[in-house]
Amino acid sequence: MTEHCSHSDLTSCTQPSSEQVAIFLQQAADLCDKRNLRFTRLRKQVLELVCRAEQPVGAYHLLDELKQSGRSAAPPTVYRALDFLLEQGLVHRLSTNNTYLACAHPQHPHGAVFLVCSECGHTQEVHNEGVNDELDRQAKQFDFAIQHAAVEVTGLCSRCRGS
Amino acid sequence: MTEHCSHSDLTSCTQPSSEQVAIFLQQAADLCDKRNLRFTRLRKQVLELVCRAEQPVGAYHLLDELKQSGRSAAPPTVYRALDFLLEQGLVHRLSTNNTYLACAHPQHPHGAVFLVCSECGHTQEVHNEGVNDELDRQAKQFDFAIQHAAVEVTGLCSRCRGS
DNA sequence: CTATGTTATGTTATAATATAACATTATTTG
DNA sequence: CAAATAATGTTATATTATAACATAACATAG
Repeated sequence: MTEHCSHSDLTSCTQPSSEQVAIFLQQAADLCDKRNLRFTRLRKQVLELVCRAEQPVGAYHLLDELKQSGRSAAPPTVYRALDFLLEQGLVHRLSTNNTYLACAHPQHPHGAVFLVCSECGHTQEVHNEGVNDELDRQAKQFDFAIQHAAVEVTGLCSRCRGS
Repeated sequence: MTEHCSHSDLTSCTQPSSEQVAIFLQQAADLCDKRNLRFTRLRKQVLELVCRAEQPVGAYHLLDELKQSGRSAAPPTVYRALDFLLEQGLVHRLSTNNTYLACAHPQHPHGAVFLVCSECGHTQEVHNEGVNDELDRQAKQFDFAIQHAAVEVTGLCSRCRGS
């Protein structure tokens, strides 16, 4: 999870403080309430782990953390929670490296661009209307009904380029 | 593999005939020659299987086909061949469904957009400069050096929407 | 042309990611 | 409370991919 800030392109730019995580979890709870869905202890716990992670995390990493927290957990435990969170737009899945990260803007559905550093794993969620518009146009041309657009850009982040 | 045709946006639009596959394999051989790389029997065989596939295929599907062809083969057999073909830009990997398909334009490196039908698996490779430009711009803004952009759009193709 | 190094392939085992199937528990609702 | 539904627990297994080491094929210098 990352904080929304006011660049010319919307983006996430900081690691979340404890307080920010708490706010995000509250927003998630409200959202589930509004949709008449259960924001269970497990789902909250998984979302919190994803939020607190400095970088996108793998499902088995989350599984380890769940186990360490004392909870009984197996792969389906974490995958089911992640599936729920994905459906609700609270987390994203990066298919290029099979990791999960909290969504920067859970309020409204959107197409996001991810800049994934191949060196350090740091990942920026960016919102780019230009890309979305272009994909919409392209899809229209092929009479293709978009369900989901995965735009995952791998490369070197600023920090890793420097060093 | 799919044929290049002259839409306003470059795209692949047909399933390849035997002849087209032969031409593609010859181009691949030439390209390897030029680069002083070995276009071995295995690599050629894997590329041909990928080309002939109606749709993007999984590695283990290719493995089965290799075995059926009488060749001794294990997972590394096919993954190594695929890695080579990926490096040479002769095939693409779709990370959203872990499949491989022949590149429509192996001549020059490029960023491609894939329209992947979630119903029938049919996949269009499309080239969209607008998307590339926008991603380049976005990367620049973050001082991010792009290595690879995976743009995979899942949805319903024209045929599947209709029915 | 053969010795030597290098590249490619064969082979076995295993890692990493994800789901199926069924049992149990918790929650909602009639 | 009873029945229905939704969520979680649990065991097993499917799917995708790589590690590690042995052998074979090819390239090239002598």
